[in-house]
Amino acid sequence: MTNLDVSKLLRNVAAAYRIKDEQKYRFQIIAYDKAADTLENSPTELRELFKEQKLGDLPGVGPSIRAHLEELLTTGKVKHFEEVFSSIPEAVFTLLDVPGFGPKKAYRLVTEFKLKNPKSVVADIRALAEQGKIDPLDGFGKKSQDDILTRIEEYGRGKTKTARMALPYAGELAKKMLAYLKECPAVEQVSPLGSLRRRKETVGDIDIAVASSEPAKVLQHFVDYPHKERIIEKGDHTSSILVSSGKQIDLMVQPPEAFGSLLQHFTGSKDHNVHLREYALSKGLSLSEYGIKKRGDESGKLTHYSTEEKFYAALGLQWIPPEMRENTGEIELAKKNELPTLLELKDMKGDFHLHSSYPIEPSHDMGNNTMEEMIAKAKSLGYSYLGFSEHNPSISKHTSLQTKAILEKRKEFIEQLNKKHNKSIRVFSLLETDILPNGNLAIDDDAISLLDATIVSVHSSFGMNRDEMTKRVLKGLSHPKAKILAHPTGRLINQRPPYELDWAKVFAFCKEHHKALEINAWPLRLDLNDVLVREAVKQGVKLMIDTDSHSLEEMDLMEYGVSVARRGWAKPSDILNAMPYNDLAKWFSM
DNA sequence: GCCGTTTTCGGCCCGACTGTTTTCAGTCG
Repeated sequence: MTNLDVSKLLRNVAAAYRIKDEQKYRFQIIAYDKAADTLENSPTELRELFKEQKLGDLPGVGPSIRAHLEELLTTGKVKHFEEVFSSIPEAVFTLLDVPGFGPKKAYRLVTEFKLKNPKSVVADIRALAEQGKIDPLDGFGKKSQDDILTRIEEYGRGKTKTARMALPYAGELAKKMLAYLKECPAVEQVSPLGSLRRRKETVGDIDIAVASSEPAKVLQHFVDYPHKERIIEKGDHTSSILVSSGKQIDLMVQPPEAFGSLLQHFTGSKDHNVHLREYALSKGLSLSEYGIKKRGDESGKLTHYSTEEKFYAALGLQWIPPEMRENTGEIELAKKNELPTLLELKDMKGDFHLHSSYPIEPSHDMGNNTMEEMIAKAKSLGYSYLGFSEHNPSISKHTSLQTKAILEKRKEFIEQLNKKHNKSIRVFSLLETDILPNGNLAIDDDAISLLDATIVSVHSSFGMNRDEMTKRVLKGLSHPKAKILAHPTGRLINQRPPYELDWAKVFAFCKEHHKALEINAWPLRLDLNDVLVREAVKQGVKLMIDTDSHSLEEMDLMEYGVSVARRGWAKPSDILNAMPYNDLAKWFSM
């Protein structure tokens, strides 16, 4: 049972309470939803937290929910949940992932038509709508019947409430929309919001804010977007459209004088805003996307804020970078004026995970561009150093003598490059070496000794359990030349789950033996992830942000790795390749 | 059911939009 499964279970409990008596269970609903959020974002599997008696440390998990989770992990079920679910057909919960279906509507339709089969419930409802049997129901009508058909059709094409796209994909969609919006003369300022602005690794809907004195014109321009599939809703302040590819774009418009509070509100996260509003209430202030007013002041005297800086300042807070707005202590630090100065893209001085086309006869894919081309690109990015890390020569196709010969030749080649560029940029001779299932490195010591250092990583046998995998990785890292663990969890976003490691052990090992963990900027990897970066930073473990580029264009992806680092509250001093050359060379020699 | 610069009880964010409604319920963020 994964964290996501358990998270869904808790959401179902909240949904069940909504169906039973939304008023009576009001606060239980909030509590279960919050605990579900926490679990969804926890990088550590529940079972491990349970083993270490740390379930109660999760925010939103108190004595009651903790006891239920323990029961779930021990016996596979929870008595209390079964009681809550007992009067509600299972099919209700299946419907909840279809956009437009909340607990009430799902329950009403399922019970009205006695739909028992969770596997066919979506198709059953579609059939009923097609036969016109929903229209006559109390509280429904022709329009909601049609809406149900539209939503189910879109659901069938992959639009669900929980589907999220990788950050760079969302970035591209947003870029096109921003360009389109700027064509409208009424648009004065425009900015992406929500998880896209917070640079979360995945994005659900794309949220965009516009400052304009003529909202109606902007909203009309927006819903006229030529690549839209349909308009989901259109109001006086906000509108939503569906674009081809089944993604939703939401637009919010405010006059320029209120743009700051709009940015703040729709950047979120929800938890950050809830906490911020509770904090404001304690000072007698009430917050909304329109501004700030005194609590209980019904005359509605509202103060507007044109920038976020002014909005936060009005609450006595430092401006908080969007990447930090996840309600994990940032508001408390902002009160004390103690927010860390986060890493920025311009701090980056090099890239160490680069695959050139150098003929190394590698074990995995090789790069498209020559070392010289990649050096020129690195210079254009303002870097002062870089490292080449092709995959090690294939061990099945080479004897160790052949491997050594290849690497000797490559070493000389890189020495020539260094001579030629005469310190205008420094080139490190690295390699990405496989850690074999037994923990040995794929090539032998004679070959490795020819390198400045090596990146090590796992490319096979992902199915090992946590203890075996931890042993394997630490054994690989313990080689004196092994300095960096690349893409440390092996996950591919939306495609392959991470393998489990004992992070306490890994962090302690890295700290003691001067090893670094990579933040891989490749958009589908982005691991180490934000939550683990934050923990590594706390423990004093050094990190390195690399693009894992196989071509020149990919070297521009560094910004995504920097985003992960910022979401993990990393400062420039936490990142090895934000260091000056001399400090870095010293670290490599340690 | 959770939680603490209002700390072990008494609170718990704020609003938009749609559809079916004569004043609100449901969904969503």
